[in-house]
Amino acid sequence: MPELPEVETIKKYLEKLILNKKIVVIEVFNKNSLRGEKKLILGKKIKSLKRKGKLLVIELNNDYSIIIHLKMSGQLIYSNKRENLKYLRIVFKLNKGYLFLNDLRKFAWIKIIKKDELKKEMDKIGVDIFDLSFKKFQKLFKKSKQNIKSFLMNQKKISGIGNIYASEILFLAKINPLKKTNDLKDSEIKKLFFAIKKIIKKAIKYEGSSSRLYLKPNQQKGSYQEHFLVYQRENENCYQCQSKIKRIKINNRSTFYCPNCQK
DNA sequence: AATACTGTTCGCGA
DNA sequence: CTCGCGAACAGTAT
Repeated sequence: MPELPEVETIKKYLEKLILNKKIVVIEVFNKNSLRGEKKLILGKKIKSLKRKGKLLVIELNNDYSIIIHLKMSGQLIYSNKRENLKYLRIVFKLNKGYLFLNDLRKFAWIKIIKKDELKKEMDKIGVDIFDLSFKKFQKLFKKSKQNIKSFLMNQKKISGIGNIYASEILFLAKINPLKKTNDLKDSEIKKLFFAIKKIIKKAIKYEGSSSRLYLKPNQQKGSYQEHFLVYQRENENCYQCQSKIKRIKINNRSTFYCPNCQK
């Protein structure tokens, strides 16, 4: 489900809802959804929330942190009462309120890890878009022969962009998604950099895209899907030139672009 | 009814 | 090393 804008939205909401609360009980309904010993964090207080790329981190007032990846369909829901969610995998009962992991496809995971392992875990993925300078961005380009869409989605280079925003960004930058990364001109790299910043910022403003399953912690939808430039707009008219938006597969993922604007 | 598709990532074999 | 593909899983759309 979530790419950077969705995870950032979840983080912002949860900061208002769970900070300084204590984890009183943890119930696990799907064993694979929680990794690590829950005893290590029972009775501990939530001190801060962090995010890198699509990873969310909850830091506690002891030596442990909780690290969360929502994968395709994970939702983090907060409520003052116990909710009956259809795909409930984990419940964190707090001293006031509940935090739920609801996850249709069961790919999402929550790991309990020691704080000294946290850095190591975070270093596995590339620079977050919030920390991406043009200099850093340029350097990453050096010799990737991948197509540019796969490059943008490769979390080891830059972290945070997934399938929806990759198409949106490339449309804004007027770059064909199949273009080889090492074939991009300097001017295109510059356009791409600004398109990344712009689309991600806009998506955060609209609190993410709920084209399917994504929900904010209050169970409401984000609204970026009402502003899609190309994503899920196959055969509809391009807003720039009125050509029909095309859909192709890149690495088996749907990719939307305007064949006229993105040559 | 069968098949395609879905916001992610990992591991395997080429 | 990089790549493309299947798997992890469960639902909806066509």
